[in-house]
Amino acid sequence: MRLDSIGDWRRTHHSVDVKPEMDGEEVTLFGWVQEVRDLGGIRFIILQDREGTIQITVPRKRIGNEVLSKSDVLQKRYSIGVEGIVKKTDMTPRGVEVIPKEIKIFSTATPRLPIDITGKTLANLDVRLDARALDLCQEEKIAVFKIQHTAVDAIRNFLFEKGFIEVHTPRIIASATEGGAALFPVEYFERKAFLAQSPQLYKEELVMSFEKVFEVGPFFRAEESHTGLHLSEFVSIDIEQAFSTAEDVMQLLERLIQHVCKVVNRKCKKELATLKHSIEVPEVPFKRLRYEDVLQDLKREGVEIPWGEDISTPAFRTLGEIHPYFYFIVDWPTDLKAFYIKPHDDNPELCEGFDLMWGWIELVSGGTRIASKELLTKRLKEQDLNPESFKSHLQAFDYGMPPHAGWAIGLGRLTMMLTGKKNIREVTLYPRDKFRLTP
RNA sequence: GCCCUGGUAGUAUAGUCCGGUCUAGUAUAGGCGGCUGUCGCCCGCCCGACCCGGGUUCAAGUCCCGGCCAGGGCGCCA
Repeated sequence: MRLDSIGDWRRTHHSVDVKPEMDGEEVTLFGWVQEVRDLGGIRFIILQDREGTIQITVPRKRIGNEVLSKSDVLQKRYSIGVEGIVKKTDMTPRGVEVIPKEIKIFSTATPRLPIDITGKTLANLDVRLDARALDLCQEEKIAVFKIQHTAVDAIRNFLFEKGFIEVHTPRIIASATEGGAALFPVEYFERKAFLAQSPQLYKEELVMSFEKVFEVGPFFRAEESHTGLHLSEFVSIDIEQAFSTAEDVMQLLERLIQHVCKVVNRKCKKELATLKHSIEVPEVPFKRLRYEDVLQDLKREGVEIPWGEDISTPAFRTLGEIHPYFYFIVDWPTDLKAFYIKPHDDNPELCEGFDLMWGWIELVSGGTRIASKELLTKRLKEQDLNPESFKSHLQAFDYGMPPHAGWAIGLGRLTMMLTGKKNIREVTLYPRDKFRLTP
């Protein structure tokens, strides 16, 4: 087939911007054929772009031969351009259609697509991920990532407003001994290096200069996880703030979550409708449950967890039934949290770490950090880590480390909350797990 | 990594328990033809599949063993 070049054609409108009151106007539209419904004497072509769809109507007897023969060959997913006249009509749901004067075909598509893009026969996640580029063309998938985009935009704006500076810490790191999570090794010239699992140590060091920093970026964990919440590569939104405590950054966090819910509700009405999902804007402050309270709540539900033990996934599910929306868990046993979380001054058994839960899912974890080199070294040893491996990080504590606190949001999990998706793979463009490395 | 469940046309499924008219059914997609107001268009015809390897049996999509893959759950996740 002879393909057309774009030439001097430029888009005048997206599909959704063509309105009935434009009756008689000429428009140039670009997009993809979503569906062709041919009734014999009249043919309907549904043109899709990233904003939505519009009907191109081809009445056989009242249209030029060239347009007709172009429209004869159109199939699903062909990339096309249409120059035509807007017509107000009460025969389409949107009250408008376009009668083409000229059609350009930019590229064709395979006739038998690997997934049904009209949504009549829903393909399984695995099949869809194998054909992700095509899968993402569907309105529902676009809606998920538009919501994610809106959320990240809202978060950035909120943090900028509060005086945070956006930073970029290394993805390639030298030491494999930062803690428990398994790291991916990489070849680094003649040396062995690793992909970063978190910006934790760097962002702490950066509060000494920038005071309030945040970072949005991918991190890597080589865990054996096989769940709907974990990926080997995930996007984390990290903040760290000088001269603050856990309570300060918790207040920041709950307002941020509320803000994101409001903004997404306001800006993504169409996308939420597409996903048949609604977001309830939470009241602040969020509930603050102590670890102790959580054990009591669980005990009442018949789930016994001895003090000092971590809360298992099934226990979190039970907890999520009692507290279905947002809540903090605070006052964790010090030994259950990372070495850099500050123990309470008056009761070192408990620490100033917190988790922000959404039902049974941990959305955010954070806390007051240890600012004393001496205490940090002690905590490293208590967690069977070698202070020698943290030498360059510990050195920063000789230069005036302020009291500080911070947290990290899992962007995927936040997007699950905002879109109602049950598997983190659904809200990740190209998910990576132990079994999937392509596409 | 462990446990459970599953793997049938491009996609989604029925059939497997209890082996034999399964020459494998249906929907959707795709091909051809028809149709002037569809919007999950409709109508007719056509195309297309039992994950791989081994075993049991007269006979295996169906039962057994191994492998691979997927989904769910658990664990892991400073």
